[in-house]
Amino acid sequence: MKPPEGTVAPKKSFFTRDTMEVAKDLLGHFLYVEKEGQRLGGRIVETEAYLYRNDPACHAARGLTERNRSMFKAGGIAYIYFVYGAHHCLNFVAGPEDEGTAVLIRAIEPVEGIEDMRRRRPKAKRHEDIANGPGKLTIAFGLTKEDDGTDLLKGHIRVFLDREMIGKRPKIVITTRIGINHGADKKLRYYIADHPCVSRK
DNA sequence: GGGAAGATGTTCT
DNA sequence: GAACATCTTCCCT
Repeated sequence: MKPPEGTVAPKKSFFTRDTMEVAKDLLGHFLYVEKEGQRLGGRIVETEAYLYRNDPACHAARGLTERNRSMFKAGGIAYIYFVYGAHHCLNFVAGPEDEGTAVLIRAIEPVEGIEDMRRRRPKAKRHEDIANGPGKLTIAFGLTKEDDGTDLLKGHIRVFLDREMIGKRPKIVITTRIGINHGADKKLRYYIADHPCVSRK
Protein backbone atom coordinates (compact mmCIF):
# COMPACT_ATOMS: atom_id res chain seq x y z
CA MET A 1 0.00 0.00 0.00
CA LYS A 2 1.37 3.42 -0.91
CA PRO A 3 1.25 6.12 1.75
CA PRO A 4 -1.56 8.60 1.03
CA GLU A 5 -0.50 12.09 0.06
CA GLY A 6 1.01 14.08 2.90
CA THR A 7 1.89 11.00 4.96
CA VAL A 8 4.87 8.73 5.56
CA ALA A 9 5.09 5.12 6.73
CA PRO A 10 6.72 4.72 10.17
CA LYS A 11 9.63 2.35 10.69
CA LYS A 12 9.38 -0.71 12.88
CA SER A 13 11.24 1.19 15.58
CA PHE A 14 8.19 3.45 15.94
CA PHE A 15 6.33 0.49 17.47
CA THR A 16 9.08 -1.16 19.48
CA ARG A 17 9.37 1.79 21.88
CA ASP A 18 7.68 2.28 25.25
CA THR A 19 3.96 1.46 24.99
CA MET A 20 2.73 4.68 26.60
CA GLU A 21 4.81 6.76 24.19
CA VAL A 22 3.47 4.80 21.21
CA ALA A 23 -0.11 5.26 22.45
CA LYS A 24 0.36 9.03 22.65
CA ASP A 25 2.32 9.33 19.41
CA LEU A 26 -0.40 7.54 17.42
CA LEU A 27 -2.95 10.28 18.14
CA GLY A 28 -3.61 12.43 15.10
CA HIS A 29 -2.11 9.93 12.66
CA PHE A 30 -3.81 7.47 10.30
CA LEU A 31 -5.02 3.88 10.21
CA TYR A 32 -5.54 2.41 6.74
CA VAL A 33 -7.04 -0.95 5.77
CA GLU A 34 -7.12 -2.33 2.25
CA LYS A 35 -9.49 -5.18 1.45
CA GLU A 36 -10.89 -6.38 -1.85
CA GLY A 37 -9.43 -3.38 -3.63
CA GLN A 38 -11.22 -0.98 -1.29
CA ARG A 39 -9.18 1.36 0.85
CA LEU A 40 -10.50 2.61 4.18
CA GLY A 41 -8.80 5.24 6.28
CA GLY A 42 -9.25 7.21 9.46
CA ARG A 43 -7.50 9.47 11.91
CA ILE A 44 -6.72 7.90 15.29
CA VAL A 45 -8.26 10.05 18.04
CA GLU A 46 -8.33 7.76 21.11
CA THR A 47 -6.01 5.02 22.42
CA GLU A 48 -5.30 3.01 25.57
CA ALA A 49 -2.04 1.45 26.74
CA TYR A 50 -1.90 -2.10 28.13
CA LEU A 51 1.42 -2.69 29.84
CA TYR A 52 3.59 -5.76 30.31
CA ARG A 53 4.28 -5.22 33.99
CA ASN A 54 1.99 -4.42 36.92
CA ASP A 55 -1.07 -4.28 34.72
CA PRO A 56 -3.68 -6.92 35.60
CA ALA A 57 -6.03 -5.57 32.91
CA CYS A 58 -3.60 -6.60 30.17
CA HIS A 59 -4.45 -9.85 28.40
CA ALA A 60 -0.80 -10.86 28.62
CA ALA A 61 -0.71 -10.52 32.43
CA ARG A 62 -1.46 -14.22 32.93
CA GLY A 63 1.01 -15.46 30.39
CA LEU A 64 0.84 -16.75 26.86
CA THR A 65 -2.40 -18.34 25.67
CA GLU A 66 -3.78 -19.31 22.30
CA ARG A 67 -5.74 -16.05 22.13
CA ASN A 68 -3.03 -13.56 23.10
CA ARG A 69 -0.17 -15.14 21.15
CA SER A 70 0.25 -12.10 18.90
CA MET A 71 0.86 -9.81 21.88
CA PHE A 72 4.14 -11.52 22.65
CA LYS A 73 5.64 -10.80 19.27
CA ALA A 74 7.75 -7.71 18.65
CA GLY A 75 5.95 -4.38 18.14
CA GLY A 76 4.50 -3.54 14.76
CA ILE A 77 1.78 -6.14 14.26
CA ALA A 78 -1.96 -6.16 14.88
CA TYR A 79 -3.52 -7.99 17.83
CA ILE A 80 -7.24 -8.49 17.25
CA TYR A 81 -9.46 -10.40 19.65
CA PHE A 82 -13.13 -11.13 20.21
CA VAL A 83 -15.00 -9.95 23.32
CA TYR A 84 -18.49 -10.04 24.80
CA GLY A 85 -19.62 -12.55 22.24
CA ALA A 86 -20.20 -9.79 19.77
CA HIS A 87 -17.27 -7.50 19.12
CA HIS A 88 -13.69 -7.38 17.96
CA CYS A 89 -11.02 -4.97 19.23
CA LEU A 90 -7.95 -3.76 17.36
CA ASN A 91 -4.59 -3.30 19.07
CA PHE A 92 -1.11 -2.49 17.87
CA VAL A 93 1.54 -4.59 19.59
CA ALA A 94 4.30 -2.39 21.05
CA GLY A 95 7.71 -2.87 22.62
CA PRO A 96 10.24 -5.66 21.98
CA GLU A 97 9.45 -9.35 21.60
CA ASP A 98 8.05 -11.32 24.57
CA GLU A 99 6.84 -8.34 26.59
CA GLY A 100 3.13 -8.73 25.86
CA THR A 101 2.23 -5.05 25.65
CA ALA A 102 -0.07 -3.27 23.21
CA VAL A 103 -2.07 -0.17 22.35
CA LEU A 104 -5.86 -0.49 21.99
CA ILE A 105 -7.27 1.71 19.24
CA ARG A 106 -10.53 3.01 20.71
CA ALA A 107 -11.81 5.60 18.25
CA ILE A 108 -11.22 6.96 14.77
CA GLU A 109 -12.44 9.79 12.61
CA PRO A 110 -13.31 8.34 9.16
CA VAL A 111 -11.50 10.07 6.30
CA GLU A 112 -11.47 7.65 3.34
CA GLY A 113 -13.99 5.04 2.14
CA ILE A 114 -16.69 6.58 4.30
CA GLU A 115 -19.57 5.25 2.18
CA ASP A 116 -18.23 1.73 2.60
CA MET A 117 -18.00 2.19 6.37
CA ARG A 118 -21.56 3.50 6.52
CA ARG A 119 -22.79 0.39 4.72
CA ARG A 120 -21.37 -1.73 7.54
CA ARG A 121 -22.56 0.64 10.25
CA PRO A 122 -26.15 1.46 9.26
CA LYS A 123 -26.98 2.32 12.88
CA ALA A 124 -24.58 5.25 12.86
CA LYS A 125 -26.69 8.32 12.22
CA ARG A 126 -23.97 10.91 12.57
CA HIS A 127 -20.56 10.88 10.93
CA GLU A 128 -18.81 10.79 14.30
CA ASP A 129 -20.76 7.67 15.38
CA ILE A 130 -19.26 5.47 12.66
CA ALA A 131 -16.10 4.49 14.57
CA ASN A 132 -16.20 6.19 18.00
CA GLY A 133 -15.62 2.99 20.00
CA PRO A 134 -13.34 -0.07 19.76
CA GLY A 135 -16.10 -2.44 18.61
CA LYS A 136 -17.55 0.09 16.20
CA LEU A 137 -14.30 0.77 14.42
CA THR A 138 -13.59 -2.90 13.73
CA ILE A 139 -17.06 -3.19 12.18
CA ALA A 140 -16.53 -0.04 10.11
CA PHE A 141 -13.14 -1.28 8.87
CA GLY A 142 -14.28 -4.88 8.44
CA LEU A 143 -11.65 -6.34 10.80
CA THR A 144 -12.04 -9.65 12.63
CA LYS A 145 -9.74 -12.09 14.41
CA GLU A 146 -8.95 -13.45 10.93
CA ASP A 147 -6.79 -10.33 10.63
CA ASP A 148 -4.98 -11.00 13.92
CA GLY A 149 -1.20 -10.99 13.54
CA THR A 150 -1.13 -8.80 10.42
CA ASP A 151 2.20 -7.01 9.94
CA LEU A 152 1.55 -3.26 10.19
CA LEU A 153 4.53 -2.50 7.94
CA LYS A 154 3.82 -4.97 5.12
CA GLY A 155 0.22 -6.18 5.42
CA HIS A 156 -3.23 -4.85 4.59
CA ILE A 157 -3.48 -2.96 7.89
CA ARG A 158 -1.18 0.06 8.03
CA VAL A 159 -0.28 3.13 10.03
CA PHE A 160 0.71 6.32 8.21
CA LEU A 161 2.04 9.42 9.88
CA ASP A 162 0.64 12.82 8.98
CA ARG A 163 3.67 14.86 7.90
CA GLU A 164 2.28 18.01 9.42
CA MET A 165 1.80 16.34 12.82
CA ILE A 166 5.17 14.66 13.20
CA GLY A 167 6.97 15.91 16.27
CA LYS A 168 4.06 18.04 17.46
CA ARG A 169 1.45 16.13 19.37
CA PRO A 170 -2.12 17.41 19.50
CA LYS A 171 -3.49 18.48 22.90
CA ILE A 172 -3.97 15.20 24.77
CA VAL A 173 -6.32 14.36 27.63
CA ILE A 174 -5.25 11.52 29.95
CA THR A 175 -7.83 9.50 31.92
CA THR A 176 -8.45 6.04 33.35
CA ARG A 177 -9.28 3.25 30.92
CA ILE A 178 -12.80 2.23 30.03
CA GLY A 179 -14.65 -1.04 30.55
CA ILE A 180 -12.17 -2.81 32.82
CA ASN A 181 -12.31 -3.97 36.45
CA HIS A 182 -8.69 -4.80 37.24
CA GLY A 183 -6.11 -2.04 37.15
CA ALA A 184 -8.92 0.45 36.73
CA ASP A 185 -7.08 3.20 38.61
CA LYS A 186 -4.24 3.50 36.10
CA LYS A 187 -4.38 6.53 33.85
CA LEU A 188 -3.52 4.94 30.53
CA ARG A 189 -6.24 6.28 28.22
CA TYR A 190 -5.33 9.07 25.83
CA TYR A 191 -7.48 11.13 23.50
CA ILE A 192 -7.31 14.31 21.45
CA ALA A 193 -8.84 17.15 23.47
CA ASP A 194 -12.25 18.34 22.23
CA HIS A 195 -12.35 15.90 19.32
CA PRO A 196 -15.98 14.99 18.38
CA CYS A 197 -15.15 11.35 17.54
CA VAL A 198 -13.91 10.36 21.03
CA SER A 199 -15.97 7.52 22.55
CA ARG A 200 -16.56 9.15 25.93
CA LYS A 201 -15.64 12.27 27.86
C1' DG B 1 -29.04 13.14 27.73
C1' DG B 2 -28.11 9.26 30.76
C1' DG B 3 -28.33 4.87 33.41
C1' DA B 4 -29.57 -0.11 33.38
C1' DA B 5 -29.65 -4.33 31.36
C1' DG B 6 -29.64 -7.90 27.73
C1' DA B 7 -27.35 -10.15 23.83
C1' DT B 8 -23.68 -12.78 22.40
C1' DG B 9 -19.69 -16.64 22.16
C1' DT B 10 -14.88 -17.38 23.27
C1' DT B 11 -11.51 -18.07 26.69
C1' DC B 12 -9.86 -19.61 30.91
C1' DT B 13 -10.61 -21.64 35.85
C1' DG C 1 -19.53 -21.86 34.87
C1' DA C 2 -17.81 -17.16 35.25
C1' DA C 3 -15.76 -13.36 33.23
C1' DC C 4 -15.19 -10.43 29.52
C1' DA C 5 -10.50 -3.89 26.86
C1' DT C 6 -18.75 -3.58 24.03
C1' DC C 7 -23.00 -2.00 21.60
C1' DT C 8 -27.74 -1.29 21.49
C1' DT C 9 -32.24 -0.67 23.14
C1' DC C 10 -35.40 0.74 26.46
C1' DC C 11 -37.08 3.67 29.92
C1' DC C 12 -36.43 7.47 32.89
C1' DT C 13 -35.55 12.39 33.77
